[in-house]
Amino acid sequence: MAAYPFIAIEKKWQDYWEAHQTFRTPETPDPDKPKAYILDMFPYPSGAGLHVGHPEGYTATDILARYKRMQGVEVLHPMGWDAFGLPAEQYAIKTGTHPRKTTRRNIDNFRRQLKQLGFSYDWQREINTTDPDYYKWTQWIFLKLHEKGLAYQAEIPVWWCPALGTVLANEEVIDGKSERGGHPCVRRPLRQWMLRITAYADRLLEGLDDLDWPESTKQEQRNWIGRSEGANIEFPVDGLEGETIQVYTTRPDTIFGATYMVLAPEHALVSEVTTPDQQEAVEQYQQEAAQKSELERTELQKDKSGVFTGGYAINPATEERIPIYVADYVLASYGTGAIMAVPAHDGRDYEFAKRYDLEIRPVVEGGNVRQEAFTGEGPHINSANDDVSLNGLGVEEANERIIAWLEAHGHGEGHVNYKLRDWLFSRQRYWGEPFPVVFVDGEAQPLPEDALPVTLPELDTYEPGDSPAGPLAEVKDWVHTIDPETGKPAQRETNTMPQWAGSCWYYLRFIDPHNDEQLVDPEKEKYWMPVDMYVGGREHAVLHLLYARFWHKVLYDVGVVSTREPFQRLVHQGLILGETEYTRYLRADGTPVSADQVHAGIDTRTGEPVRARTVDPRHVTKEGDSYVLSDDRSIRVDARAHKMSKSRGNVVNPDDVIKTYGADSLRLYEMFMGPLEQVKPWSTSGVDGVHRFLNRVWRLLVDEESDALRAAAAEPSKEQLRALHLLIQKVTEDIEGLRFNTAIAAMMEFINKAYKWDAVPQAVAEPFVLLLGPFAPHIAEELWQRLGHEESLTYASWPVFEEQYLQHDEVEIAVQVNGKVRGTVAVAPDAPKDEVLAAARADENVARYLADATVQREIYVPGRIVNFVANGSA
RNA sequence: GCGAAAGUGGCGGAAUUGGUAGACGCGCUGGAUUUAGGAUCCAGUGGGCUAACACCCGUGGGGGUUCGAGUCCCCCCUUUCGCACCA
Repeated sequence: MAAYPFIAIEKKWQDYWEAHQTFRTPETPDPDKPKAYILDMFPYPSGAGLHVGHPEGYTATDILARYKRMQGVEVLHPMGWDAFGLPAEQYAIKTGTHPRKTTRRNIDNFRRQLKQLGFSYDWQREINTTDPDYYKWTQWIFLKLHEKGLAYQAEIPVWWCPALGTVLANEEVIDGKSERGGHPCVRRPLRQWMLRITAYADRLLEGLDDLDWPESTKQEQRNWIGRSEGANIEFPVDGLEGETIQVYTTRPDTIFGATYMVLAPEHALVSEVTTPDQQEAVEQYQQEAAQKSELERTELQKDKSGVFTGGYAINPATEERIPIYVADYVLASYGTGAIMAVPAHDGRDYEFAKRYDLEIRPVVEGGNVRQEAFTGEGPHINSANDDVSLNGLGVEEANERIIAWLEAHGHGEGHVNYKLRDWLFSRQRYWGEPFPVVFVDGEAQPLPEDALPVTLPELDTYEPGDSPAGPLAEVKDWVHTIDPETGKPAQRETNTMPQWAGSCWYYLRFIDPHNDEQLVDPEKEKYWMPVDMYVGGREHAVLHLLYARFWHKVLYDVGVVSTREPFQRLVHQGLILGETEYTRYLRADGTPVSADQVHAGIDTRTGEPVRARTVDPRHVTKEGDSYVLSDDRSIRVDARAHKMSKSRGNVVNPDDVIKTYGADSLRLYEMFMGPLEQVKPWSTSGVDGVHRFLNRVWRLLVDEESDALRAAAAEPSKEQLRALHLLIQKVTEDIEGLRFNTAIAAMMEFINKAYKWDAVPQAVAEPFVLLLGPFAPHIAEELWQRLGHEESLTYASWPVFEEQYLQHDEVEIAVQVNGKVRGTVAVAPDAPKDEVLAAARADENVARYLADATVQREIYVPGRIVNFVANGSA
């Protein structure tokens, strides 16, 4: 018997939904109805198409959206494309194809794939960040940012990537290489647009508290913002009148223990404080530091290096002369790029002081500074001058007192510092939003609103030049324009915005996608915002989610939005890995090597490289905690599921899965694999399993021979109603808790039970089909229709479970003797305690244990358990 | 190094407030059906010991609390994911 006709069914219902605009969200929703804005992170439409990771989150949100619709909730569930970005441009450089063309083709493919999966998006609201009608508003937001002084230009050292021909943001460069492509990057000062996200640091921090987000994601954002409280302190340079070194410290209370200072190699004052005889050594050190990559600097962190500058500073608290060093363990990018070193109470300073034999002076009691730095709390010692004393104070009081003293004497002030830095907002690319800015006499002028959108011109070549000006600089008749305000000749900004720009506010445009008067209608915004459920990958935990929150807060200040936060609830779907692979290792001569002797492709005993071979799972046996070859148990193999990648060849293509098993099976499997948020390996036989389940559902209700409906007109039995209502309760609660895997398991259990019935009454079949609907909508629609309904089940009422049907005549209760189960008894749920205990004692096996024992205690938890605590039992 | 999460059968994973560990699925075994294969249906499937009942052991390891612990507490091990000289 072949599978149920899923190909025909899925096509039929996708066409039906399209023709009937089933999932269209009304322009003006019913204000009295509850609403749910259920949003997926929109994808970048890559040339490779959808991978199986996409439908995971999308299926979860689709189940929610369909479930809510059936509960009479107004649902907004849209989809769009984050379509600006490098790959299309790089493809253009290679082939000369316009990125617009590539982008359109990729989007068409993505849309086709998503429609094939039966997701209930309102396609009328589809948006595309590369559409001028869309990016007009991205530009409009930039004007607002500029107006509020939040967009500015700065000449700063930035990461320039020669291979990509662009500047990248700090967060797009990892270990000195581009996040995408792994090309080497160098630091280089350039004029750039910056967004003053730091002005919102505190609000971005505080806003996190009330969000229903994963705690780890909130923590990541907090770490990224990196707020710390401390003080900026001025240390005069000895012998240089009026010159001071400013340091930032979170422990101003330890200033009496500051026995030396350290400047970052890039610090502006290095050359000034360096004495002639130290000049050569210092310059050499600076050069070495400049050549080290970020990676090398941190990798070698155990080995603190530095050079004495020959110069001295005055510690304002002790008025002692302290030496100034240059060392790369101080970062130019954090704080002021200079520190006061307190080796007695800071691990890094301690290490450095030990190496260069500098004074270690304890100022907090506790620990043993002969052995290690003491970073704990304790009363202060050795911390007094003629004016102020911290001695005897705890850390907090000492900080307060010393900051007051520093401020009173003009040596410094309390200061809040952030790790977060302003957002580098320009890219030297073509395929991005142009800035709505022109330069008149070299001055940046924002364009008036009616000049928007500033559209991209056509290019002759996409080749990035050697100059960081970007490809747009070559289009002379686009660059040279007239300032609409003054009528003067002007030049356009040739940089474009980064890919993050479009995704910072797309969730607002979905609310009112075709409005050409406003970014979003305020009435509609008030109705739909905030996003009630936002599902997307953990990789966006900081960047996208922080940038979007920043823009949202700016739009709040401008009055465009009514909520302080955009995404009330956030969930990350877990990564789907490839199928578990077993790997064995071989030496060059073909002799096997046990996996426990291999590390990073090297035989740890000989240092020889080994070859890796995949082994068929059938030839592997588990032994203890490890896996070995069945024919040679002395040879261990590695068992691991790897991230899907083209190079590994373990990528699963959703199109193939749909062809073999159908979209409903793919959706169901992705949800059945395990908890939504968990990382989990793909298994093709697992897809087989859920596919079999759908076949069973089909055959239960449709006769194989005649294709006729098999549901019976009979009245449902008590047992059938109980099974049904248990299922309704379970599925409802599990959807609410996003436990889709256990909801599916419960439906499978129900179907297994139903196979033992003579017939399935219509009154049981119908609610079941409705419960299945959000998970496997195509087969559910088909069955719903065959059950005699003319309309789609999309807006049918979600079944409600009734307590009365859940009652059981008898409950089975475990009977323990001294905590071990020795039998079970069946009793009425409301049976009195005495009766239950008597029944329990009567159980043959229980009686055997109690025969020679004295019962000291009887425990009865109604409906659950009986436990006899006895001594002297056999 | 710091922080977070997680360790349960051959595998993916279930187990309300502590109350019959292993739901459901995969895989495997046996049976039915079938010309055969496949598909389907039924039964079984943590380990040990059994003819069977029973019994013993079992949720990474060790201790503890409790009538009762996968679940709570303490110590340790492993894995994954963040962050990583942040002064």
